[in-house]
Amino acid sequence: MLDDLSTTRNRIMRAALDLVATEGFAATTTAAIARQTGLAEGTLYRHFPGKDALFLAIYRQLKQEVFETVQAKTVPGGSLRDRFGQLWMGVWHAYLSDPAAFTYGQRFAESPLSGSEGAAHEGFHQHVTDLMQDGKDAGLIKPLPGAVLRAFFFPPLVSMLKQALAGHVWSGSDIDAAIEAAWDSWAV
Amino acid sequence: MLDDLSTTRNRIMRAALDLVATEGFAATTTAAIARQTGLAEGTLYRHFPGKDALFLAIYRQLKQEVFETVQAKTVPGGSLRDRFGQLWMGVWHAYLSDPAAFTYGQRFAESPLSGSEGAAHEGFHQHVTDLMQDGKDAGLIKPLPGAVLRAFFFPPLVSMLKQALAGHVWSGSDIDAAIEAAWDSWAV
DNA sequence: GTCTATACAGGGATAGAC
DNA sequence: GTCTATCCCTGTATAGAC
Repeated sequence: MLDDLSTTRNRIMRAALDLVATEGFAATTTAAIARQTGLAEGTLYRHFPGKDALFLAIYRQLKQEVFETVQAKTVPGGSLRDRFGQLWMGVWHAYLSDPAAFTYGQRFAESPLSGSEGAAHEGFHQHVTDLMQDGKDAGLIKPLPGAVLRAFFFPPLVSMLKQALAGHVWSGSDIDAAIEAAWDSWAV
Repeated sequence: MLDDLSTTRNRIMRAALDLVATEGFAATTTAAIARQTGLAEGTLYRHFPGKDALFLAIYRQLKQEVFETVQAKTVPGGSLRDRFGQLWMGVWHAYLSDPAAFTYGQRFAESPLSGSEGAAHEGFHQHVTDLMQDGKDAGLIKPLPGAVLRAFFFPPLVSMLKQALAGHVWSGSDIDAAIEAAWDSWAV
């Protein structure tokens, strides 16, 4: 994610993302970004009107790329349970492949800057909603409000990702078990 | 929580907590805290060595008080399922009774300041672990690693709390359904 | 214990040359 | 497009009087 460093603009975004992930927003000063990129502070303002705009642009692109990555890996068809597992694994791998991007998303979402910006996973809400609707129609999934069911999809996944980035090693069977547990929370 | 305003020290802590919850860490300057408390900036340093120490003290007391609140409401005995539901409701109400404290905890946890500080719910890990062990022994709960099961207890709860504070109104049956879904993720 | 006044550093942003 | 130099402001923290 955010791995095309061919333009100065992108290099600035990547540097800021990495700094926020490792040091936090407070430490991500214009001076730090300039140092990390090898550019002068003044140059940053030729590419972004200011720091807030930069942080927002990063978040938007992040959301976009996570969505596209997962989208590309999701093959239509298959059982409901398979679609469920595929979506889970898609999100899992997308974030795991770029821990800094994941941490950036977490921090941004908790910052006041996020404001009216939607959640990082909002692109998937439609997927999840479709899944739920099909499952309810088929009588396989509890007829609960979408908000309740969604609380058992992304949050546990995100929690396990955080632990993974903190050094916890998940085995393949742990992952499978987590998907199964998530499914059980949905299933009638 | 953090509602004893009889000492200056506590009033400073409460003011900082509220500011962080509403405006974020960046906007919670010493000047803002002084304004909110009616004290002079210099006075803050008679009670805390610096801002970081203040933020840390708030978080520690927060953890402590949430733990005690839930502890006080948990009656021993009853079925496993009942204990599960009681713990869930205990945490739910503890945080819901002080939204600012909840938001502070979330923001602090995502800030670099949290550093080696444990999660806000760490006090409950023993409770949850006991619950899981008893359940595994009784053959009622999946024999999965604690880390997997825990991912289906607090994270969905926290997610629903966030939505509640964002204005979402949960009905009583939504709450019951959420507890049931959480239990289903654990149960064999 | 609290206030006023102030020192000091650091950060965001701009001007203007190259 | 990038750099250097600089302005201005804000934020943390301290000194010292009351």
